[in-house]
Amino acid sequence: MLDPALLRGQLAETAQRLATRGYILDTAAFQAIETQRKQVQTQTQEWQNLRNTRSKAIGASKAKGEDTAALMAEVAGIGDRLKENESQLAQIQDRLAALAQGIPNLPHESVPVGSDETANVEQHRWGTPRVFDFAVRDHVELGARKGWLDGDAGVKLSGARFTVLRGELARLHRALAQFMLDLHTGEHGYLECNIPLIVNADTMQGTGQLPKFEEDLFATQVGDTRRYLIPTADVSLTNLVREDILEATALPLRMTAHSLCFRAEAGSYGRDTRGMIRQHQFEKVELVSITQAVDSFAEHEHMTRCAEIVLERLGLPYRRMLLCTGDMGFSATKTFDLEVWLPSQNTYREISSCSNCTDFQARRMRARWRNPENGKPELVHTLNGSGVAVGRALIAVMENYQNADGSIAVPEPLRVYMGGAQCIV
RNA sequence: GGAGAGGUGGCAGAGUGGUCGAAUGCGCCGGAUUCGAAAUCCGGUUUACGGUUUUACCGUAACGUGGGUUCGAAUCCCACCCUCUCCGCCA
Repeated sequence: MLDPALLRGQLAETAQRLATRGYILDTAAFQAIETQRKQVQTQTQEWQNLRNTRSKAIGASKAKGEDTAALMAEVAGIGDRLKENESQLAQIQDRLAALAQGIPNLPHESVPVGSDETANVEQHRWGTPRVFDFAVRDHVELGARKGWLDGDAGVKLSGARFTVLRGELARLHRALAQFMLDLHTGEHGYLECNIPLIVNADTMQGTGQLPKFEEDLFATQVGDTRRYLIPTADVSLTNLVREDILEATALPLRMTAHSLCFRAEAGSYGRDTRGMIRQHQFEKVELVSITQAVDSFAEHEHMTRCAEIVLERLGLPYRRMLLCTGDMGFSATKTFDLEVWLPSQNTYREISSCSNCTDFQARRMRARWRNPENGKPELVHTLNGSGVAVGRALIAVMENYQNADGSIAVPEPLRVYMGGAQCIV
């Protein structure tokens, strides 16, 4: 949620900034309902005040044994008018909340304006794509050779966008997750967490998946209770601080988790249908930081570096992209994507996305920290980033480290998790 | 699945219709005392929202949630949610 003060005090300017990311705010409608809110709320509170003071007077009068009939007559009818005002106010505030919940975060001033990914700006590149002296295979071919990667089995068990991994490739997949988790906990100072994959609606609302993006989620229903499968561990990790007031010494709070992620991928029919680029179920090592407001942009850079180091240690060429206004997620004010080189596609493909959500999620979650300077609670800033997507990292390793015979060299940092193997054949 | 207990401030824990946003204790912050500390004493210590003359003041709301009764609800009534304990089952 945006700061309501922005919508009240700087409506036109705020609407203009939202327009750069393709969100059109109906300012006239908002202004009208806001004016009504102010009037009804003020009036409601006046009625409440009157009722409270009169009721207290009745109590005091009765205590003295006086006749209260006159006072009672005075308050007659207040209750009905008050009730009417209160329900009217509740309606207005529901409408305002629904409106506010649907508004995305404001883009940071450093974010380039654009409508889609073609306007994203490359920041830098690392590594040199390998030159092959044989015809490169893509991860599907490489995986099929030994039954390592089996899309048909995934379809049989579940449907499209599910796959089965077997043997040494399954182990390599596991090794990648282990390596990333050990790197972030051991060298980057993130606290390892193991989190629920199934969460309630409040949690989904806290990070912005609900109410707007329900169709992207898998859900469970037990009795009357509806819960949701997380699309990213960011949901569980960030909501850990929901409704909390953190001590200043607890910040920055850096957490990481290796988890399964579930996405319905509604609206991406026909995209990336080959192989395991885009799955309903995949694994990711997620990074989350909770910071003070003044620290969040520095933390954003730090977090992105932590993700880049994963790729550098694995020897995978990548580039960092600064997303334009139109390509960012709902909650983000600024996002860096890391794109890894895929030889079979002769291009860079997204493998990580690191976003600063400023106080947007924190306001929804009422996640605050206490500023010792004035003792007042202030909203935290929340950041999340993939560090990195495990399935896509597996694809990148397969394709970049393939040999002419279809075997795959194991990047040095993973060998310790592979029983010392230098190559899987 | 069966049986029971319980949800009040940072924590513990009072409060069963009337200045109760809430006793008391602990914790925490400030001060006094002290060479310093402990102990002791004094004062302070929730959050959100709204308004205004905006480092301040005033108002409103919140005792699990939502309804109801009432001039007035932490307290009475109804429904729901959650947590805990024991038994059963289970990784």
